[in-house]
Amino acid sequence: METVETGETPTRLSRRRERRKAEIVRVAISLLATSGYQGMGLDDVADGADIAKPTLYHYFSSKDELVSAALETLSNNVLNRLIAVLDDAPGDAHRDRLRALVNEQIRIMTEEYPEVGTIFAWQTSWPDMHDEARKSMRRRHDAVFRQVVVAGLEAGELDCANIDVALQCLHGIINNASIWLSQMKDSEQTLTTQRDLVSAVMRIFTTEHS
Amino acid sequence: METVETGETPTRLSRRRERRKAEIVRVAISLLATSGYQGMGLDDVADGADIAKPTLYHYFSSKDELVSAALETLSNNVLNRLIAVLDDAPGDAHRDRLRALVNEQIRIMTEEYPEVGTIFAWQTSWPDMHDEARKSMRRRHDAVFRQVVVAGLEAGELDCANIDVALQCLHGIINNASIWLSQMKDSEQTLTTQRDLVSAVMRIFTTEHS
Amino acid sequence: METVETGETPTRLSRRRERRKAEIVRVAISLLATSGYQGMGLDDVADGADIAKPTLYHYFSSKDELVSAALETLSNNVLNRLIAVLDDAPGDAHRDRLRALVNEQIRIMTEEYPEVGTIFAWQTSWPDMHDEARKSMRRRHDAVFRQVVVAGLEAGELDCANIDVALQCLHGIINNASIWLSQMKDSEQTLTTQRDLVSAVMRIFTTEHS
Amino acid sequence: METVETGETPTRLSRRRERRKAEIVRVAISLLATSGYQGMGLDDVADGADIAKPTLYHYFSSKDELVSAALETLSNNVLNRLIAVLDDAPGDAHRDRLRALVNEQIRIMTEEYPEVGTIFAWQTSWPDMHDEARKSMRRRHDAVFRQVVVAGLEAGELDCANIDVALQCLHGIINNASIWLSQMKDSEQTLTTQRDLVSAVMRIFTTEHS
DNA sequence: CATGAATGAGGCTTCATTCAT
DNA sequence: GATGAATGAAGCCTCATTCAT
Repeated sequence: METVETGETPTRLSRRRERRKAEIVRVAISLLATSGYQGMGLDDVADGADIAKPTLYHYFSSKDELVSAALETLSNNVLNRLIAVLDDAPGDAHRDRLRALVNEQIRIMTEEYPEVGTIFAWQTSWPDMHDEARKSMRRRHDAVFRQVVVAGLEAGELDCANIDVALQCLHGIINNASIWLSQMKDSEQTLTTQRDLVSAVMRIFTTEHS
Repeated sequence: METVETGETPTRLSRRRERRKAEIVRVAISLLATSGYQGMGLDDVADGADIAKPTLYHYFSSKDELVSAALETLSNNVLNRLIAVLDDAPGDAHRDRLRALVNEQIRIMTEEYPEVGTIFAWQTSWPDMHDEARKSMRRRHDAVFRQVVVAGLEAGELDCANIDVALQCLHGIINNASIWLSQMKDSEQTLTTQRDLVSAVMRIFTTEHS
Repeated sequence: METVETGETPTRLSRRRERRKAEIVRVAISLLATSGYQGMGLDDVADGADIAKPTLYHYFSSKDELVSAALETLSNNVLNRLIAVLDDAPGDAHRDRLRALVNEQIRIMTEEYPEVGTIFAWQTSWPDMHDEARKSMRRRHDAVFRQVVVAGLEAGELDCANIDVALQCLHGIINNASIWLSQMKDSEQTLTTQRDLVSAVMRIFTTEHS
Repeated sequence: METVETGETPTRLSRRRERRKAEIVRVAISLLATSGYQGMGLDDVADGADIAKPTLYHYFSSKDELVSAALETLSNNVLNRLIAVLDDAPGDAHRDRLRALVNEQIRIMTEEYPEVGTIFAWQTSWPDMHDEARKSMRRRHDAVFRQVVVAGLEAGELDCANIDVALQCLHGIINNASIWLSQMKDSEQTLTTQRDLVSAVMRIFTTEHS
C-alpha cells in the first residue's frame, strides 16, 4: 500500500522520503487526470506538492518516471480495492459478486479517483514508453472482472453472447460514467444514478432482470 | 466532402482553397484524436498537409481556430451520416432504427474516424474556448439517439429503467469501442465483433433479446 | 511636385502608376510617423492603399525602397513649402522672414504632417541604409533656416551666441512641438499656442523682444 | 545603483539577483533608446547581458514587464539626479537653479543616458500598456522644472509669456540635443557647446542676458 | 536535501518577400 | 498588372532538465 520498492531499509526515518514521494504521486495522478500527459507540467506538480521544481528530481529522475509511478500507484490502489470487495464476499452468488465489483468501481471513480477513466482510456497521445504500463493495468483490471464473469457463465448465473465484447462494454460504460457522475451536484441523484448504472451494466450479463 | 461556409463564391478554382482547408482539417482531426489538443503541434499539421508551417495561417488564423474548424467538421460529418441512416429507414420499427444507428456509429468509428470518441470524451485539458463546441456536439449527438429511444419507449418496443443512464452507457460503449475495434487486424473478426457489440448495446434498451 | 524621376515618358496614361505610387507613399509616411520603421508593416500599407500586399512590389522593390521614397517625398514637400514662404516675402526684414519660416514649419506639422518630427528626429532604430537620406534631409532643412539666420546676423537684425546651437534648439523645439500641438482639441487654443511658440523660438535669435 | 523594491530581504547573496536584474535593465534601456520598443529584441537583451534568452524569464515574466522596469529605473535615476541638484543649491537664485537643472539634464544625456530623450519623446508606436508610465515620467520630469520656473516668475527673476510653451521648448531642446551632443568627438567642443546650449535655453526664460 | 539559476529544444505567430496564375 | 498562395527567418514564450550552492 505504500510504494512498491520498500524492503531494503526496513524502517527508518527515511519514511519521510516515502511520504513525500506518495504526495508527489498523488498530485501527479490528479494532474494527469485533469490535464493529460502533455498538460501535466512539472511546475504544477511541484506547486501542488509544495516543493520546488528541481526537488522533484530527488524523488523521480524524470517526468516519465514520475508518470510511471503514478500509473502504478493508481493501478494498485484500484485493484486492491476491487480485490478487497471480492474477498469480503467470497461466498456470494456470482451475479452478486459482479454487481458488487461494478458498484465498487463506480464508487472509486466518484469518490477517490474521479478521473481514472481518462487515464486508462484507450486514448493515445501518451509516449510509447507508457503503453506497456497502461496495457498491463487494463489487463489486470480486466482479469478481475473476467474471472467473476467466467465463473458466472459456467454456473449459468450469467449469460452473454461474447464475453470479450461484454467486458469491453463494461469498461466503456464505467470509464465514461466517471466524469459524468462526478459532475453531478445533487448527491441523492448521484446515488440513484449509480444504482441505475449498475443495473444497466448487469443487463449486459443477464437475461432476466431483477 | 461537406465544407462549411460554401455558398458565397460558388466560383471556380478557389475550390482549391477549400480543398486545402479540408485537407488541413483532416490532418488536424487525426492528430487531435491521436495526440490530444496539447499534442497536436502545428509542425505536425503542416507536415501532414505537406505545407510549411506559416502557410497554415493563410487558412486559419490560429491554432484554436483550426481546432474549432476541426471540431465542427467532425461533428457535422458524424451527425450527417447518422441522420442519413434515419432518413433511409424512416418506417422501420424503432428497435431496428436504434440498431441501425448504433451500427452506423460503430462503422463511422472504425472506418472513417477511428478516434472521434477520444475527442468528444468527457475529458478535460482542452482550453475553455472549445468547451462549448464539444458540449454542443455531445448534445446534438445525444439528441439523435434519444429521439429514437424516446419513440421506442412510447411505442413499447424499447424498455429501460432510466433513459439518461441508458444513453450514457450507449455513448460510453461506443467511445470505448472505437479504438479497440480499429486496432483489430482480422477483418472477419472485426465484423463479428461489431455485430456482437450492437447486440450488447441493444440489451440495455430491450427486455427480451433476439 | 509629383515624383522626382519623371521625364522619361513625358505623359501617358501611365499617370495612373504615378498616382498609385503617390498614394502608397502617402500611406507609408503616415504609418512611419505613427508607428516607426519597425512598426510600419507592409500589410498595413497595402490595406491603407487598398491594394494587395504583393502589388506593392510592382511599385517598390522592397520595404526599404518604399521607405526611401517616403523620406524623399516628405523632404521635398516640406522644403518646397518653406522655400515658397521665402519666395513670397523676398524683401522682408530677416527677422520677419525667420518668423515666417518658423510659423510655416509649425503649420506644416500641425496641419499636414503631424508626425514629421518623429521621422527626422535624431533617433535611431532605423536601418543604416536610410541614415544618409535622413541626414541629408536634416541638412537641407537646416540650410533653409540657416541661410536666413546668417543673413539676419550679418544685418544685425538677429543675435545669437552660437548659430549651430541656436539652430539645433530651433529644430528641437519644432520637432517636439509637432505631436504636442496636434493633440490639442481646442482649435483656438491651438492658434494661441502656435503664436506663443513662434515668439519663444524668436527669443533665441533676438535680444530685444517685441 | 538604485535598484527598486529593495527592503524585503536585506539578505545576502541574493544581491546577485538584483545585480543581474539591474544589468538586464541597463541593457534594455540602451536598446530601447537605440532601437525603440519594436526594435528591442529579447535576443539582443540576452546577448548584451551575457545570458541565454530563456534566462530573462527568471527575472522578468515578459518583454513588457522588462520594458516597464526599464522605464521606471530610467525615470527614477533621472529624477533623482535632478532633485539632487536642487537640494545641493537650495538657496541660489531661481535663475541659477534653473540653469543648474538644465545643465545637469544635459550632462545626464551626454554622460549616462545619451538616449533618454528618444524614449520619453511624444512618439507613438509603443503598446498602450506603457502609455501611462511614459506620461507619468514626462509629468514628473516637467514638474521639477516647472516648480523652479514658477518660483522664478513670481520672484521676478524669470520672464516668459507662456509657461507651458516655454517648458515644452525646454524639453524639446534637451531631447533633441541629447543624441546630437553625444555624437561629438571633440570633448572640448562638447563642453563649449553645452555651455552655449544652456545659455540658449535660458534666453527663453529671461529678458536680459548675461 | 533543497533550491535558485540557467538553458536547449521546441511551440505559436508575424513579417518581408517570392512565385504562379 | 494584380493577387492568392507560399515560405524562411525571426520573435516571444514555455518546458523538462541540469548545475552550483
